[in-house]
Amino acid sequence: MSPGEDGLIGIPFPEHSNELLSHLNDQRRTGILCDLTLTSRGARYPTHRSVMAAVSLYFRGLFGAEEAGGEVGGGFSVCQLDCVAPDALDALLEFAYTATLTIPSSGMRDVLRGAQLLGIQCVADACRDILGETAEAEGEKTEEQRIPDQVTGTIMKEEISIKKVSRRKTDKRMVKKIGSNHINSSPIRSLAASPASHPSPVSDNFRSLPSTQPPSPEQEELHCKPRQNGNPRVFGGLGRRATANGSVRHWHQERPPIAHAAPVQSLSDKLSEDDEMGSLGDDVLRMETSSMTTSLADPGAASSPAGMGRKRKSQTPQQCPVCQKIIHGAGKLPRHMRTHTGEKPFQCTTCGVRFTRNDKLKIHMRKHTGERPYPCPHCPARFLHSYDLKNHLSLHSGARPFECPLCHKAFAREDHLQRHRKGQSCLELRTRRPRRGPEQDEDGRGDDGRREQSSPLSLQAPSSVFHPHAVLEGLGGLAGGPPLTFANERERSLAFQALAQFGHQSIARYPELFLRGLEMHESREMEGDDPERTLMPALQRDRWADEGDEENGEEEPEEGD
DNA sequence: CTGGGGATGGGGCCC
DNA sequence: GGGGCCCCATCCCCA
Repeated sequence: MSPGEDGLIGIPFPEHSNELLSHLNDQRRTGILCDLTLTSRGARYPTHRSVMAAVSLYFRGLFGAEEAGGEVGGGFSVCQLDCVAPDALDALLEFAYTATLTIPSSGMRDVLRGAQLLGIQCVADACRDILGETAEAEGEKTEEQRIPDQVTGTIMKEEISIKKVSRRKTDKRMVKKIGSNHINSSPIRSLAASPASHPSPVSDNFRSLPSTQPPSPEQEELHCKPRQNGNPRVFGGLGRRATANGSVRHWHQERPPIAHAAPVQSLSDKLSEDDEMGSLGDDVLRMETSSMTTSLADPGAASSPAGMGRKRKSQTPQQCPVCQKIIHGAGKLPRHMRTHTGEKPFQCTTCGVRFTRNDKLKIHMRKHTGERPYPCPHCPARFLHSYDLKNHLSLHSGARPFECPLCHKAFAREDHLQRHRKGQSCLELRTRRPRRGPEQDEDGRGDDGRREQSSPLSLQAPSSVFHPHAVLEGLGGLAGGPPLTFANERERSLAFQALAQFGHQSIARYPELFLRGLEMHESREMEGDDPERTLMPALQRDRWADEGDEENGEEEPEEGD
């Protein structure tokens, strides 16, 4: 673009958000630039104030109040959150830095409670959705909706400890220590009451989940109970669920169905490291899938605040939150999302190659097993893909149904025609010899009409233009001679066959060659020896093309306009 | 530049 | 509704 040209260009970098999160996660795991440490029952979790403020209403209000009080947090702070189970806190941090919530189903309630306490609404909604609960399920629910306020105040902290953590004296000690600051009021209430103000860059990708389900008695269990497998993670031990490069892992989405195609490390390691992960099932999957989903049926859901989205009626079609593309088909959005994350959960155990989809891995495995399930009926060739066989069969048939509308070169494959048309050669030919028949040049052939142009010739011309019988009957006349006549139905049939393969334009331009080809074909069949029978159409086509090129030079002056 | 094989992503169908 | 499986279109790579 020229410097003087005005107008803004928006260049999207879809991977930026993931990379940013990945780098932040790396910093968190290594303790770099961490200015906040969260503690829970002895476990310490270094983190970043900005990230926590972005993802948590609680911290947003907390740090916002600090700034309002002139204490723009510059120092290293420690926040003790004993009311959040260490595993749950770990999972929530993992979510904050990877946009993926990875938790054992047995720890769902802990995570729910932690998310509620910290005001991570989308996680709370997701957990609630999985647990079949609603935000308005019970009176306790109303209580929990005030939790962000509660956490910020000493009085509220005591209330939480007494009401919800009655079994844990340690939880009563829940003390927040951010420097020396104690906050008795915060804007969190308004934030929580107005989920529209949930601009977390992380949670923005997570669609709010419905909260319209009937009350559930399970809400009674919403208290801060100790985790059975409480496994406090110490400094440096965080991020165990993150991949080596910190990339987002949707490890649970699909699992290779074949024995020798194992999931990648992220899943297998999880399963081995944490037995509870084995109990993880579709619930978690559903949680993430739905959280990443924007339903077209509810277009406002994408921008709707976390926790306030209505129950999604249908997940098909769905809109990708990254590229806004509409994805059709139930359950296809997670598959599509991996094209943005670059995630390749399916790894070949033989060669290590990874794939985004298990069906692609399955096909890949055929290379190792030697399985080629698509044999050619005409030759010993076998193929991995059905469409490879289809392409191959065109070699036997000699069919070249895709003709370049500019230079009239025919191709057996549509993509080859497309490549040809994008290439320079075709453009040169166009400028050199714009020998268009009137029916092709002017009507309906725009620059974008690739599909029409690349359609097989038998389908290319509209019926108003292409009448096989009329074309055949008029071939001779087009060549300047009398209309073609056919000695018998067989010859006529051959003519139709050739017409279908080569197109009436080519035949009409070179009727002599067409007739010669018919004669050659007929004579060979009469001899009963036609080794090139199947290839003959292609050979003829080449002959016509060669001779046609010669004739084109002569025709050019009169066809040029 | 072209032919051919393979990889990738989306959609349809079905369970 | 989610996921497996398949087909298709398209792109990439190599000879």
